[in-house]
Amino acid sequence: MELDERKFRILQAIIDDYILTAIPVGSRTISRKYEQKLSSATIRNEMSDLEELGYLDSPHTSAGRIPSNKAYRLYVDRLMRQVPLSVEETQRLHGHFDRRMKQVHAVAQRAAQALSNATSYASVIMTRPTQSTVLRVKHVQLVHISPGVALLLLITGNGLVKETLLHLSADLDIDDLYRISRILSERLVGCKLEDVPTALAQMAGDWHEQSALLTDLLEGVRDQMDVPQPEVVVGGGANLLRYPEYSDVEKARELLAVLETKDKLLRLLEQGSELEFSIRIGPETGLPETADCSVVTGTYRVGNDTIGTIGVIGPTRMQYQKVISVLDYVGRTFAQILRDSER
Amino acid sequence: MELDERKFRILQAIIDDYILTAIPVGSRTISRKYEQKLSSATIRNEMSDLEELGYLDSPHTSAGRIPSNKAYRLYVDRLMRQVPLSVEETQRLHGHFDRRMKQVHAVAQRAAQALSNATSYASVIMTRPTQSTVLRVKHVQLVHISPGVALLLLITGNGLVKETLLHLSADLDIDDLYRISRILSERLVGCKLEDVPTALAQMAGDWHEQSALLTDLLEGVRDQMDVPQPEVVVGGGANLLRYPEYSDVEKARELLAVLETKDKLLRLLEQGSELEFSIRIGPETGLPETADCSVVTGTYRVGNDTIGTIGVIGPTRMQYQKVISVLDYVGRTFAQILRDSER
DNA sequence: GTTAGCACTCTATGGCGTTGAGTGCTAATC
DNA sequence: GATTAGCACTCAACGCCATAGAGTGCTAAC
Repeated sequence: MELDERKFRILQAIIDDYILTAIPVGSRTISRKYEQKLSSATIRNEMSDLEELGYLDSPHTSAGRIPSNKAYRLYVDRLMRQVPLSVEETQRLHGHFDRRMKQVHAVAQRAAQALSNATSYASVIMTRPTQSTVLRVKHVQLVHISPGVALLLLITGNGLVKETLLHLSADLDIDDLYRISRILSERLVGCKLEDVPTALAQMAGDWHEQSALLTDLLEGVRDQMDVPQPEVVVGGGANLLRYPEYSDVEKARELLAVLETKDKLLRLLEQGSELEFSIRIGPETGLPETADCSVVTGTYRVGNDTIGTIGVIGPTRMQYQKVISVLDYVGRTFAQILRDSER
Repeated sequence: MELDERKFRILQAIIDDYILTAIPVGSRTISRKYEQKLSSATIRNEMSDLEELGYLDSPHTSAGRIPSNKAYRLYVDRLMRQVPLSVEETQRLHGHFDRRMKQVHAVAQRAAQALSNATSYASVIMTRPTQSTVLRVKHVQLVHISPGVALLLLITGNGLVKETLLHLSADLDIDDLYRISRILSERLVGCKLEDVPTALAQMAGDWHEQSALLTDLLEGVRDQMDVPQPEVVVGGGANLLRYPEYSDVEKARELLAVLETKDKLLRLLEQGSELEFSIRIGPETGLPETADCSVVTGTYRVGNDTIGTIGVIGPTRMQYQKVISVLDYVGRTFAQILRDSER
C-alpha cells in the first residue's frame, strides 16, 4: 500500500489537529474541519490504512488516532510548510536582545529566554569556547599586584585574555617582573596557547636563575589550561508543565531533572551539531527520559568556527514549523551579536 | 492562655511529624508515637487549645491538624534543635567541590548542586561582584590585537581584570599604543575604577592630539562600567516536584517560573541578606508565588565584604534543622574556596 | 470508490453507599 | 482539677455502578 496524495493530506490534518489540541483525532473531526468533501466513513477507511502503515496509533478502540513518531518524522521531512514569523513576533523577539551586551553568557541567557518565551517550550543554548589549539599568544605580561602576588596575563590573537593570579615564592619587585615579562614575551609570543606549559617547562630547564618563579608560573598556567568546558544555558523549563503530556508530575520531574544535568544536555545537543538544523523525535533524542520529547537544534557559527548549538525541547507533539522559524531567527541574532562584539 | 511546657512538646511533635509525612496529624498518632503517657483524648484537648492559639489549622473537621505559619515561626525560633551533619553527609557534600576551581560561577554551580542534592529542595546562590567604588586601578595597558583593534586592560588592586576590545578609528601601531599606555598609566593608576570614565573625559579635554582615541576608549570603558549585575545560580528546581504540596501542576509551574526569573529571585534573596541566617516562612517571603514556601538564606563573606547570599527554597513544611546545617556547611566551603582562589 | 446505518467498545463522568480516621463533647475516674 | 473512656458525628477517600458520548469497524446500499 502506498501513500497517495489524499492520505498525505489526511495525515497532515490529523497531525496539525493533534499538535494543536493534544486530543486524539476522530474521523468526524477531520471530515468536518479539514476534508468537507469526504464523509467520516471514508476518512475512517483511510485512517485505518494509515494505522496499518504505522503512521497512526490508537490509544484504545473508541478513542481517535494519534500520530506515531513515524508520522512526525514524515511531517517534518515532507509535510511541514515553512511559516514566516509575523512582524509582531519578530519585534517581540528583537526586544529580548540588547545589542550592547558583550559577555557570551549574558547574550546566551537572553537568547534562551527569547526562545522559550516565543515557543512556550524549554530552550537550551550551548556555547563551545574556541579551541586553544588555534589560538596563539599575542602578548605576555606579569603585573605586580602586591608583595608576593602577581598577575600573569596571556592575550591571544582574538583578544581572549587568560589571567592567572600567582603567589610567588621568590620576592620580586615591579622592575623584576617587568624584566621577566620581556623574557617571557620572547619565548611565548607566537606560541599556541596549548603549548605554553611545554614552553615554560623548557625555559625552566635553561634558565636556572628563575626556576622558582617558572615553577610558580607553570603551576598557575596549568590550572588555566584544562580543556575549556562548553557552557550550557537553559530557559523556560517550567513551560513544559503547561502541556498535558506532563501532567504526571513524576514524568515531569524526570524531564526537568534532565534540564538540570549538564552532561545529559550536552549529549542531547551534541548529536545534532553537525547539521545546520536537526530534528530528533522521541527515541531519536537518545535519552530514555526524553523518549516522548522532541529536540530541535541548530548550530551557529562565527566566522568558520561552530561555536555552539541552540535548541528547543518539547513534547513530540511540537509546533515544529514555528519552532524552526523562531530558532532560525534567534540563532542568527545570537551569532550576529557575538560577531559584533568579538571583532 | 499560655503555652506550657507540655503544649510546646506536643506542638513540636506535631510539626516534626507533619514535616516528615505531609499528612495532617491526629491526636492518636501523637499519643502513640510521641507522648505515650497521655491518652489521645488529652492530646485532643491540648490540640484544641493550640488551634485556638493559632498554632494549628484543620483542613476539615475530620482530618488531623497541620501546623500554621505561626507554628513554624515558633518552631524555627525556639523549638528546633541543631542537628550536626553526619560524617557521611559531610563527606558527600565535600565530594561535590573541587578545590582547584577558580571561577566564581563554576564554584557557585557546584555549591548549588551540593545544596539541592543534600536537602532535596531547590537552591539559589547569588554572588555580588565587589563594588567598583573600593577598587583602584593598578595597571593600565593597551595591547595591539590587529590593525584597528586593540585591547584595553584595566587591572585593579585585587587582581580583577577588566578587558575591553576596542575598534579604533585612528590608525595606531604597536609603538603608538605602548606610548599611549604609559600616558594613560600616569593618569589612571590609583584612580577608583568608577572614576575612570571621568578621568578619561578630562584627558580628552586636555589632550587634543589623541581625542579620537580617547573617545573610543571612553566608549569602550563605559560599556564595561555599567553597574555590575549580581549573578544568580539555581539548582534542583525539579526536586520540588517530589513534594505533594506541588502535585498541582499549575502551582508547581508558577513556582518553578519564579526560579527562572532573575529579579524575583533577587528579591527573594536580598531581603534576608543582612543577617547571617534568615528564615522566611510563607507570606514572609514577599512574593505571592511563594506564599506557601519557605526560604532559608545565609550570607557569606570574603574578608569584610558580603559577597553573596546562598539560599534554599522549599515547602513551608521544610526540614529546617537539616537545611540550616547543610547551608552552613556549604556556605563556609564556598566562601573558603573563593578566599583561596582570590589571593 | 463512497457513504449511510448500526452494533459495539471503551473512557469519562457523576451519583451513591461504605469505610475509616479524626473530632468534640460528656460523664466517669484518678 | 486533670485525665480518660465512650460515643455520636463529620467528612474525605474509595470503590461500585449506571449512563453518556465519542469513536470505530463492518455491511449493505448508492
